[in-house]
Amino acid sequence: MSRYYVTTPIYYVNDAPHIGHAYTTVVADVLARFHRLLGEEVYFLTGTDEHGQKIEDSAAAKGLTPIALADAVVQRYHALWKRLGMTHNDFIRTTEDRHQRGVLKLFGEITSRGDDIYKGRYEGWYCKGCEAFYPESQIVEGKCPDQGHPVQRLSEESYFFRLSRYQEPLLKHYADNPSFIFPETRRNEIVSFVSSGLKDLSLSRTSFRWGIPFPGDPQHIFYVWFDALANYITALEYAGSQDLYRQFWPADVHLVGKDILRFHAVYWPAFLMAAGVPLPKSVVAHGWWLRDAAKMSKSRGNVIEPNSLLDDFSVDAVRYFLMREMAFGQDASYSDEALIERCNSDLANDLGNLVSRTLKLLENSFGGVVPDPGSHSPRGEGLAPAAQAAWNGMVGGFKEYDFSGALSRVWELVSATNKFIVEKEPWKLAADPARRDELGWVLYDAAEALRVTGLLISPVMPRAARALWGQLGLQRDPAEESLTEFEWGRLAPGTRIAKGESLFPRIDKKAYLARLGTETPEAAKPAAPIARETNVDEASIDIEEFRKIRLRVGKVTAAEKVEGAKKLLKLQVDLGDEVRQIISGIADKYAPEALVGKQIVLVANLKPATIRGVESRGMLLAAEDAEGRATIVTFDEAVTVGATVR
RNA sequence: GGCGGUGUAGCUCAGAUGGUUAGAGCACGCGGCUCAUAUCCGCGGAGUCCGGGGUUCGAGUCCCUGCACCGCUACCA
Repeated sequence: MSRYYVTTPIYYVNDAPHIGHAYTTVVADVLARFHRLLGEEVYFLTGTDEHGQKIEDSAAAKGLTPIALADAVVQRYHALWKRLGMTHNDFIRTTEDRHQRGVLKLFGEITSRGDDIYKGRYEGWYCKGCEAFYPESQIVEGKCPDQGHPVQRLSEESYFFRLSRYQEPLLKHYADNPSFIFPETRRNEIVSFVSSGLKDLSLSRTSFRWGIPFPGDPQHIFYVWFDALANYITALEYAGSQDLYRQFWPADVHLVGKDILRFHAVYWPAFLMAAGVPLPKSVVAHGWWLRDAAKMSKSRGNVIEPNSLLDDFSVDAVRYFLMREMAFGQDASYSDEALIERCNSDLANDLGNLVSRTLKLLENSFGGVVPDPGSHSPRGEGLAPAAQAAWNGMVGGFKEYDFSGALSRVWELVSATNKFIVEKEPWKLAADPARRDELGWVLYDAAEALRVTGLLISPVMPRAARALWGQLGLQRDPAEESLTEFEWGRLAPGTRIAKGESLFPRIDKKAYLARLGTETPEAAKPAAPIARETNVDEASIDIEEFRKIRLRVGKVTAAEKVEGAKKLLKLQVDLGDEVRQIISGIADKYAPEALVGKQIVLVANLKPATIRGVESRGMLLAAEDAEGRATIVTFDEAVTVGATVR
């Protein structure tokens, strides 16, 4: 039997689950359910990443042990996945013994096979909030580029992985396996990144304790990526019986958000190559959910809370929306309106109402028993061709991760069925005893089309699919069925239907939005929060803040180009009491000799930085023109060198 | 700065290998039906296919160029 192993990333327990986590996991669940329907043996893994400094710090701040904090947050994930109907086969936590042993085993494989691991020193600007080092060039005013947290200069002993050695093998792997990274545009990015050269990767930290200690050197703790990525095999008892590992590794799909693609498409395969472990078959990256076109973030206050969504909408509606609304791989916008539109148009009006009308017609004309279609149905007439097309489209779309397209194809069957009913006018046929056979055929086809529809939507909307089948009088769950071949006509005549509650109730959009406290759809647009944030960013500073910046008059005494750099000049600037060396990116406009003797304005108390290996202790002020070229600020008459500018 | 991507109806998006009047869903207008969750079906309006060149008998689809937005990356101090 063919096997299918799909994973989600493991989620960091510092954060409560949000819509992004929910999306990734729903996609994985849909894939898992789809492949089970294809008769494959599926292993679906998700879990949590629980180590690291952030957890250590958060726990301490709350007076908890790290594991107690992790335990608490993990419960929230379990609860959400249960609510969302997830069918993962396993949930791994990096604090589990099987994981820790697995990490050590994987590491041991690498060290025993060569010299890919070595000890060195790591130095850089470290952001505690992000748990990451940033290159000099990315530090903005002493803050990290991602979140704006303060950074600190850190130097520590570290173990390194010779990633640089794997540049060629990785490129070859990408070339030989075009489907290794999906979508193609992401693949291009990775190829380009790797082509430009790889630096060795720091694998350990000594700055925190909460993690897996290095074998033989317990001062060192495994840094996040080696620890976390290994989960994909440690969960398979890689360091134990290896039963699952032998069955399911290599994985078919590592599903990830585009932000962590590099770790999965570069670092992870390199680790595996070094350890002599087969590589996963594919890494598939999806886009982000934006809030009405703006990026969601806590600081913006525009995050979508999955649990509150589930308070108002059915699981199936939420799952359907996530799968249908996003063109897979691209970013998509979440909006309350869009969600309600999907619920009302696709689910309530099209499908829900179709179920309702079909069952009612069966009740009225055949006492709620599925009639015999006679000789009409199986011959390419009626709805059979449309059902076949929907089946083809759904299966084809899923295999290319085009969930939205796949669902569209299914909805073409729904439309075709609605149209079929309108055209055949069964309520008129019912009034004519002579046309009873035709009536039976028409209603049989409609019911059978619904059976097929239920099967096709079951990976996305398992509960609704089951309910639909139940109302058709079927005892089985679509999940127990097979999608491997299309078979029209399996609904047995004589089946007693069981019309029940509306499958997808309509949602009162106005009432819903009003309840959210947004008077009109326009008011619901998040222009407000964004504007607020902009105001904060552009906010006036008071004089005290400005006084922190020390601007001084400097005279350029020497200038030369920085070797190997296009735009950089190395300047010696006399401040009267000292001479500073600074680096400035103005070489495209100024020749070095043209600068000597000029008086400039220098930001004198800027933290020193090293650019292109050259120390820079200050920054000169310049205006930037439309082409991005700089014009330096100077004085219209000579002033005292070293004087303060304000 | 380099590389890559995107730019198609009011909105969200489809549109291998260039070929008759450019599509779907939603929204909008009109008509039909009444089994159905004020639902369904039909018809319709609407688009300089980002701009400008070019190749071609013919380009949304290929080439060049410009603009805008996005992503990755970088010596943007």
